[in-house]
Amino acid sequence: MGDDSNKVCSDSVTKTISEILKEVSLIDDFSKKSSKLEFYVHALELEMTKIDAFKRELPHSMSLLKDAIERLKEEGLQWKGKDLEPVIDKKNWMSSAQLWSTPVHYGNYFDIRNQDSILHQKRTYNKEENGNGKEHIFVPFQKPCNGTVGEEKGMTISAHSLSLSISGNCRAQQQHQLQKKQRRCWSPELHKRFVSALHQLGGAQVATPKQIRELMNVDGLTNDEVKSHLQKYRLHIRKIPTSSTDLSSCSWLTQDQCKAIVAQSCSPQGPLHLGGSPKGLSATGRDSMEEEDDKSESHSWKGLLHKPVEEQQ
DNA sequence: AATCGAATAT
DNA sequence: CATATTCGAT
Repeated sequence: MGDDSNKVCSDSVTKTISEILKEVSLIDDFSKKSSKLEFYVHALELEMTKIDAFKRELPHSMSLLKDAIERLKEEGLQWKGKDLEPVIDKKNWMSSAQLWSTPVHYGNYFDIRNQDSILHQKRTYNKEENGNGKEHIFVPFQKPCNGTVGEEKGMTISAHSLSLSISGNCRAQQQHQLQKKQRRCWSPELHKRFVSALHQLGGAQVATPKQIRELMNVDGLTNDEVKSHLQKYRLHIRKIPTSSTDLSSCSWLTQDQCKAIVAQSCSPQGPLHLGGSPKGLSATGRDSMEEEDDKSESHSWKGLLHKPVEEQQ
């Protein structure tokens, strides 16, 4: 089972990680090798995205189902005297599931170096299929009634949230759609796309949330999320300009990485400035008023952290 | 009505 | 600090 379980099934690709690595290692051409890797990484990221969507929605869905069942049971008890079973029909519950199973969300955590240990799933990658990616019959729920619900990475599919929602039973609770949205984190991958899109649009100062979202093409991603992220991004950008006496702050991915991504996987042409830049020169490389200047690593740009050797060829 | 950006709130 | 939500302006 060992090797076979390590399969990656994306698009038309189905191989084990070792096969992929082997294949890539045989390529001499640098850019080809790079492209190939990009391709696989991208494919895998998409897989993660899909999987995560389910992972994320599952607790909520379970919660809702449990709640619904409870209600129906109670309702049923009132009519119990008759011949009917108070229990919900178990044959059809799945049919309704299809309604709200519309994939949403992203939030993949993906590390190329750990592929072998991470990937086990096989699935098929559909292009941007559904056109109904907006409707949630049931909108994401927050905590049912009690304190924090499992949410953080690590997919705490906590029986916690479940048992609490029923046993703790705050049934009278409304199913208002007004629930707060769950806090979702921007995975490095997502951020990468974000920055990439940003550049394609001409920079953080001119790109608009909607455009970015569309360019990113990540399903489940909302304008608001992008907007919020953009706001943060813009703020961080304006930091640590010249007087960077302290390097103990800021981060984000390096723009070099993003450029590479933009150039390779996304758009062959690249709406960027080509050879002749009409403008004279201005200080070092970038302007003070215009574009990017990012710093080091990503992910928890808290105080200081080392730089986990990233290799890009 | 849709969205943007800034200000707040969590 | 990061993300979500609200608010005012277009």
